[in-house]
Amino acid sequence: MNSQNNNTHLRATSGAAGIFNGLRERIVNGDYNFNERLPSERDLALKFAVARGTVRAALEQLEQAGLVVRKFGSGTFVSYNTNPTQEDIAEETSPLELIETRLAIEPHIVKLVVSNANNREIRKLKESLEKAMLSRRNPNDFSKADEEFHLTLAHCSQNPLLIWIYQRINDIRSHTQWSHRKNNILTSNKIDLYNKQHEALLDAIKRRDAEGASNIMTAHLIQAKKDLLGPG
Amino acid sequence: MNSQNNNTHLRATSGAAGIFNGLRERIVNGDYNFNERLPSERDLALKFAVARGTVRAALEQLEQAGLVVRKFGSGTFVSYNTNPTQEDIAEETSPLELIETRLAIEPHIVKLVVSNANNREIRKLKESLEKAMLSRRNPNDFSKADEEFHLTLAHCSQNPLLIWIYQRINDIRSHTQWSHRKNNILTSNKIDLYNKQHEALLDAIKRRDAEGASNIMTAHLIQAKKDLLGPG
DNA sequence: TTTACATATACCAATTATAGTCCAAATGAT
DNA sequence: ATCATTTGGACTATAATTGGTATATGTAAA
Repeated sequence: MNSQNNNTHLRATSGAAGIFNGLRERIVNGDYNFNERLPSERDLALKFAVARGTVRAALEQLEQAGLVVRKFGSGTFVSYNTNPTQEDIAEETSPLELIETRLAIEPHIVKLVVSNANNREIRKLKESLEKAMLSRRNPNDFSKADEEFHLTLAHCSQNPLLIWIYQRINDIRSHTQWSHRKNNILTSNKIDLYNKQHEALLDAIKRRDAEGASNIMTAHLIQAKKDLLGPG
Repeated sequence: MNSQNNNTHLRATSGAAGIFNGLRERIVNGDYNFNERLPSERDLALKFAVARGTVRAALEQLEQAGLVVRKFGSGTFVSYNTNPTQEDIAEETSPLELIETRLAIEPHIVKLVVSNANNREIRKLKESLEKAMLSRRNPNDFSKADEEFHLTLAHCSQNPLLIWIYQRINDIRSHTQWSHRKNNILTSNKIDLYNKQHEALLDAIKRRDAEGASNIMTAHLIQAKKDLLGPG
């Protein structure tokens, strides 16, 4: 068929389309990672043994396809993300979706807590709760104490995978865009309500009432969900 | 020797981005520990054979990423606490703890599926289920098809965070120590039973019966838990 | 031929790296 | 307490690198 070129071993098709395909494959394969800089146009021209104009034609197609971004004076960067990192997840997760996720796992966590937690850990829960009570005037402090309380709960489950998952959720919680909304939602009254719910939860755990504790957690999160949607 | 290329092996990309990546890797790998002081900017410039300004540019990025803290007149210090990696978690998570975690989130996922999934996705679920039915003779194939089915369920929830979490769970599922036990557990009879449960689940989803679907998933996972403990 | 594409070259403008200098905070030895 | 040294912070002028543009030429297919 076509044996005009003997340097085509680098690419299946010839010309700019060949460079395009070659680079695209490397990008989607992850040979070039997200945000990584490609070699300069001049280098690529050497590597592929073509003229720089040809490389540029291919890069223009890649740019149009949204796989790369070219920056004047700087370089050509991969803008294609093969597997999203936690950062990406944090950015595309809405507060509602976050609550929904917590609603999935936290009620089950407290069930495990009731069956697995020992006294030492329950004491840590109590300490964490008291800390949250002290910061009823400061939304930021309360928010931190609240995160800590729920994370301590995860630890009490004794399940390393659940703990790890909850750490990731907490990362996203503190990352998310809506931090600025906190001050609107977390009025003193709300903080008091949340603290009361936490107290009731701890009580149920002490009584070893798995179903009760789980229900309180569900109610707690549904309340948080309502508060989130309400003023929005 | 050729001092131009002698230092290139230290970093994959050139310039400040290269220094950044090189240092980041050393930090997350634990080559530099928490609170440890990095070499001075001038030393780093020598080591990497670049100008001090380049090192500073990289350090600024590291600081922005929260990996280091720079103290005027004192030095640059690692502020990154090595979190356990996913590998570590996979190694210390037992099959029982894995099931327990799935028991936490999957019943809730199916509830979300009932309220969020569209017909196109339900069709994908059906395809995935049929694939699992075809592989009733081969435990390995079934296991893969099963993972895919449950992951498709997560996708149907339309919640990026839940999807991401379930991907991590699936990573661990395929990593875990117990893979070799599969052949003992996954007899043809068990596979048929699981497939029937999947079928019933899909049915409930089609009927938009959230509670029913969730209960089926719970029963399904409790069955899997029993099977896991039984012959062990 | 015409047409489309690749090559080769030169230059432009934005960005980044280099190699200095000086400053001020922290540190350690005396 | 003092002082010399080391450290990160700030700034500059210069050089090198990079993508952007333009032009002339060559080549192969329509």
